[in-house]
Amino acid sequence: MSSPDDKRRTIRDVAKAAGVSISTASNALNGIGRTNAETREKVKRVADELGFRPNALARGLLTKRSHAIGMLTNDTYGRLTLPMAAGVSEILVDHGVSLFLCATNNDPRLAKLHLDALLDRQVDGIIFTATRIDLEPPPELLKLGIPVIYAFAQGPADSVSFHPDDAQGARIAVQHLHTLGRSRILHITGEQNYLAARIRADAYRELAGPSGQVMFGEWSEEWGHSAIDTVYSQSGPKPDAIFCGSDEIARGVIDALRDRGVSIPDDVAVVGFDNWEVVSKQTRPPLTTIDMELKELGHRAGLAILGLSRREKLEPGIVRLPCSLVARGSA
Amino acid sequence: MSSPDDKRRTIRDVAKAAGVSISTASNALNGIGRTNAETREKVKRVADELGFRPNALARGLLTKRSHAIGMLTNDTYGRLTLPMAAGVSEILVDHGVSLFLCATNNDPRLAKLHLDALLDRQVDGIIFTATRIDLEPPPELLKLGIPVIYAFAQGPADSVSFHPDDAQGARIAVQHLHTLGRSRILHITGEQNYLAARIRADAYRELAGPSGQVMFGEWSEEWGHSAIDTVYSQSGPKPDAIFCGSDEIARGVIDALRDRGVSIPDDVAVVGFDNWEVVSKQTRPPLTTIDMELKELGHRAGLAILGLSRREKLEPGIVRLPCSLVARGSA
DNA sequence: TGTTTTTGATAAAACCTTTTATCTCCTATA
DNA sequence: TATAGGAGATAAAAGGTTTTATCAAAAACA
Repeated sequence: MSSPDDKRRTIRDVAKAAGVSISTASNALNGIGRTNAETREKVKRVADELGFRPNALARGLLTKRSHAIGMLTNDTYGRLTLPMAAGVSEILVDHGVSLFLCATNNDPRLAKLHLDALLDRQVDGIIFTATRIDLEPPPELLKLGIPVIYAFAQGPADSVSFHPDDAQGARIAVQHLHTLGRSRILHITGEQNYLAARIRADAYRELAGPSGQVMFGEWSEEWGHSAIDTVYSQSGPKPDAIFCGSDEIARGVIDALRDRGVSIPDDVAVVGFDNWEVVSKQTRPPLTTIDMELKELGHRAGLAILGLSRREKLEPGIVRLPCSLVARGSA
Repeated sequence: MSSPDDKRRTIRDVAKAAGVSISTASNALNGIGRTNAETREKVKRVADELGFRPNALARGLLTKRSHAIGMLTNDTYGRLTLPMAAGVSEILVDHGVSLFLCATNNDPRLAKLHLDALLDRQVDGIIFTATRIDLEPPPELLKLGIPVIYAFAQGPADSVSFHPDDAQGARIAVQHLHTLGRSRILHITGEQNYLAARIRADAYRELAGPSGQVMFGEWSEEWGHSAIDTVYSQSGPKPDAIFCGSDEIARGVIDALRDRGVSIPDDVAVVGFDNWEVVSKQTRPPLTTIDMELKELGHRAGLAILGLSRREKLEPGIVRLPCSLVARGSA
């Protein structure tokens, strides 16, 4: 069962095999201090032959940097978190830093448990993510002694947060519709108590002018459907374009319009928000929508926490990252 | 900026404050060795007051157990991985074990990088997950020296894997339709080169009898739609129930049926597979479907890797976990 | 009273690195 | 030739914990 080379090689093994002291081996491998080029090469070669890899625990214990960071999320479903986590991890892995993922399920007890575990492991920093930008983060995060970055979540005043630029996203959606020559644009979106919904609606109103009309509701397909029913049961001019607050709402809108024999995009153009591909690629026609670039958000959050963990200073405040428009068939 | 209690307390601080030696403090805190009940209490109280938490790096270095495990996944989208990861983490956190999440993006270079990082960190074990059960895992996993569990992925012969029980899932779907009195059941599913699709189809055929018919295609809504077009363009008796290989396919099927004025579930009952709520809750009517219990799968994988990391023996082989039927309106 | 156990506590080693302070040659300078 | 300086290597300390071996004192025994 256990092979002879079962045990891991230590730097002591390397030193002995190369016929040098432990300190020389360390210096050679790290290219630090004064070492003869020849011995340096030899040590490196021997280390390679032995398959030596330094023990991150021992190194972290000494250097006070564990090269690990924790990601605390309250989202189990994964629509937002995993793309961001993948982005974070993608950046970190190139810097030799690993990522602890902690799903708190919105349970404060679990959050505390995870947070303590992260601190015990001496993580170099923490990224907190939520599923909306206007929820208070766990108060324990405030007085931590290690850097914290907020991604897709609200941080305290002197912290660094990364959000999608909801206003800009709404603007490029409306501008795209303007480019298509549409002028009677309707905005059907989710719950008004979501900050993101309000920001997008405000940006929409600025561009849409006096004819602009916002319908708040729920974040569901159902609501998109019933909103269309309402619109078409009223008299008066009908919209020639609809900007939806989510892809799910857009899907309901598209289905309801098709039921009524309205042609998309000829009669009514539709733009969604999220670029959640399971939805946006499957509507008929496929949905033109706004992508929040979650992976890029993860990249930026990862770079930020790396910087902070190296004691670099970062301008506090909310960084809003641009969204992009993904053109498919619906507009 | 830096408060006086900025630095973390060590066991040395506890020992000094309690007026005992380091070894006594350690023994008392861990309830090990011979310690007077009185001193034990005192040490614990002092540790509590000081907010002492042991350094996991130092502990891991000595005990050879890092109390961390790694999860290697090739899925960035998150539909399967995050629910499983949440299940794994839920189990682990209660045992004081943390989870490194490594998304490899199906990139062998990245997989190697992550794997090396995990080994450097002395993880106690690795869980490998894929998005289908019949892909070869990275060969590096085989000769690792630490335990590996395969979840939703194929492992080598002598390994422990956890899969959803696709056959049982298909059976309860068909049985449910039988219970509703349906006898002409059709199976519309995804690509035949997926093992899961073949297993489900075989189980379906056993129960459906000679009238059973399987249509393989793609894992898309589009395919569900066109499959229905095919069925209804042919002459002959029409099915009174359809068992679909995924929720997305089921959605296409439902939409196509509705377009044709077929009533669901009265004329045709529809059952899906996945219980991917963004789809299954949004169809009209909402979709009756099979849930693969991914979180439970994560639980089991977590328990298994915990066991292995404690050198407990586990029966090698594939453990198939039962699926459940979620009844909504479509059947 | 003298000897053996038992109890409770401790010093020190160990885990694997990195880093600081030393030490030994060798070469260049005066 | 004697000395300073530099190159290259090393011993030892440090980091925070667990564990083994040791030790002193108190309790039990003869």
